Amino acid sequence: MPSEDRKKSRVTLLDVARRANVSRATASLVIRKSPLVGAETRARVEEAMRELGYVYNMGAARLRAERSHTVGVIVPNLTNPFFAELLSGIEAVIDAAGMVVILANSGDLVERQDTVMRRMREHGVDGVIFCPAAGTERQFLHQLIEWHLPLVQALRHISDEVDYAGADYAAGMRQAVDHLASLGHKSIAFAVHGPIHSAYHERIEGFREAMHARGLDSGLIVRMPNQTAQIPSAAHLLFEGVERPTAVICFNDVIALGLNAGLTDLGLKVGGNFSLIGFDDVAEADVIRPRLTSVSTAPVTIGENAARLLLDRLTDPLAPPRRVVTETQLHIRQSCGPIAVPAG
Amino acid sequence: MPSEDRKKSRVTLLDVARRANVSRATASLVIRKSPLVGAETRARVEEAMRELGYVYNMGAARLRAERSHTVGVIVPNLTNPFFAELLSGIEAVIDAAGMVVILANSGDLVERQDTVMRRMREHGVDGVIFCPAAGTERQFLHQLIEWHLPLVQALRHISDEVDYAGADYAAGMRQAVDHLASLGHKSIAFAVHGPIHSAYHERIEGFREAMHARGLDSGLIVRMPNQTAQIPSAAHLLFEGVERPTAVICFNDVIALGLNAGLTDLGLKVGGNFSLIGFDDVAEADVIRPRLTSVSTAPVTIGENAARLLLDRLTDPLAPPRRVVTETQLHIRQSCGPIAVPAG
DNA sequence: CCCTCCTTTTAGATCGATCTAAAAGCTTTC
DNA sequence: GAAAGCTTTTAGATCGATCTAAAAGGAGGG
Repeated sequence: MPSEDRKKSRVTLLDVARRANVSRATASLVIRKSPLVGAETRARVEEAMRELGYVYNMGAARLRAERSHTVGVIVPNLTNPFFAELLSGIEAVIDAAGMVVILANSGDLVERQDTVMRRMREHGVDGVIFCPAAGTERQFLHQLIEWHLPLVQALRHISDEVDYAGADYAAGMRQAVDHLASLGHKSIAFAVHGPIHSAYHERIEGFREAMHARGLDSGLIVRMPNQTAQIPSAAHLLFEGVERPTAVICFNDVIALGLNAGLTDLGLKVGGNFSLIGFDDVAEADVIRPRLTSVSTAPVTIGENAARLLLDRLTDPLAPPRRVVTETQLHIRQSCGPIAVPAG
Repeated sequence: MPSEDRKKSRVTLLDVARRANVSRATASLVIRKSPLVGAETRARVEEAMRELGYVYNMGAARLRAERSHTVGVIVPNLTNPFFAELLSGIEAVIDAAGMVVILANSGDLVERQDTVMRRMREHGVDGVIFCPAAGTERQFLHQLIEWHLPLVQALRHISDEVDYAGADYAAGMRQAVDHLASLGHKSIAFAVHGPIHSAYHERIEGFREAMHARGLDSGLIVRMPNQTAQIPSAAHLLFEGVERPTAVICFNDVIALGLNAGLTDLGLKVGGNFSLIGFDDVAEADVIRPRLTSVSTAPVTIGENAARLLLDRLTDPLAPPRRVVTETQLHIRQSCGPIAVPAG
């Protein structure tokens, strides 16, 4: 019986090496699949690993090798399915690369973001993918670059000197406006909410420009409550200006779902005498009645892109910054109709 | 000017110690907030840390101290908002405890679960919270205990010897059945889908028993497609048996949302001549019309409970296994009405 | 002034891997 | 048969913290 200490629970590389009659160094080479080691030796070491139930100690390896095989991901909010899908895409790619995701929630607060970013550094992540919290300073990102922390911005961007993965929100807004305009709508409202960040500006600007390009007035921008539950009862806000809209484009599908309910409550027929367009095209869009016409931003794909950007950045830290911006797609369903009698 | 190497990017504890004119050991004590060190010394060290921009190296610490301040979380699927909310609750509590979440997705596949569990062990997580994938063997859990990996089962349970956090699904089903029965419904269908696991059985059994207790027939269990998008068009399946139901209870809100659409498409009036009850009470339940009556299982709370169980388990590895089962709550909205003319 | 006791600080070993530089084996060539 | 050139293996230092056991410093008592 080979001497086995019952005291130390952890089987180390040294134990494996001894059992296989090689040195620690050779065993280490086997693990890392180095071509240096002979076939017969490799087999013997692998056999020993199996017999002893050896588990690789990433922590010890990282200390020496300065790679943790760990990626930090910071999102503002997990309960919003949109971010959950983004995360899902990131996780899939990172996992396939043999790495692991360390997750944190910033609550869209810069102080929290500071804290979790520090914690990620303490844990020695190889890089970080994050949706910058609203109000993040450009200075903050540059600080991180200076610390040599590989970084990717997702969904929102603060600095051009850092990789970015997102969707072409402005083009998406154009698609929405064009669709409604082609149905004859002229008075189109835009319903927004949430914190102010780059994606917010892009969407609003995209709306403004698209309206302007069609010679329409883009003044009807209405702010909705941030709490999902309060949106339905805020639908009346759309009709408090001098001009009465016949259609509304929503900043995202959370608003669209809420307004769909609220407008129905007001006695309007969405897709009939009033038109509604969502943004993001979440899974629920297809499951409500009338089915929601929505501009798809494919968050899973954005997540995958962000993860790939980070992996590339890890292999080449000095490459110039890149932006991967996916095209949006208008999914026409039932919530828009041709303009008829003014709504009411 | 104190000698500072520009070569090594990382500031270590030794650098801090030198700058503060103390030993490495003392600096280490300061970090860990040990009461042993004098007030004046502590201040000097903290000052030095600030000046040098010191970042704690968790990886090095873990190697020696055998604690990684890291918790593994394995969920079957991130794109389902239900699991995203669970994760959100877990993350909040783990974060508050100064630890960090390592996330993985099992896709509800046992082989993937094997893989990610191994990877978590390699990364030296202090413990793991997971929703056992459908088909997980009891043996698998016991293997993990034997390896001294602190473990918590969430939502689903395989073994009584491992901590568990979930909701009382059976009681929730009773609430749903009782509500419908009190409205006069006698022929109630149950719509299910998804993989088979403990939560699945509990919900079905809960339904059966509640129906039986009321002297009603529980034979109308209908299997729905797993893909969300296909559920609406499968609504007709409810009416293919000999007995025509006047109400349906859904396994979860994904099905409920889908059937709400599908039943409407079939010309039924949900909340009028047909009643529908969901399960889980996701955010969307309040935002569709008619508002969905649903049994709330509060996934965020379950997540928080799971995380607290794990933290307790870490402080006392030998305590007997615990189960924290939260009560469900019926949220009555608009999707159920009294039985009138048989539906159709 | 020495001894004890208590508080504060420290040197050096240690965790489990990787890395470097060199040694050991094995062919091949002259 | 020695030199040169490969391939394969290895000893020992190293990463940056923690831990142990003991030393240093200071207060109080006899």
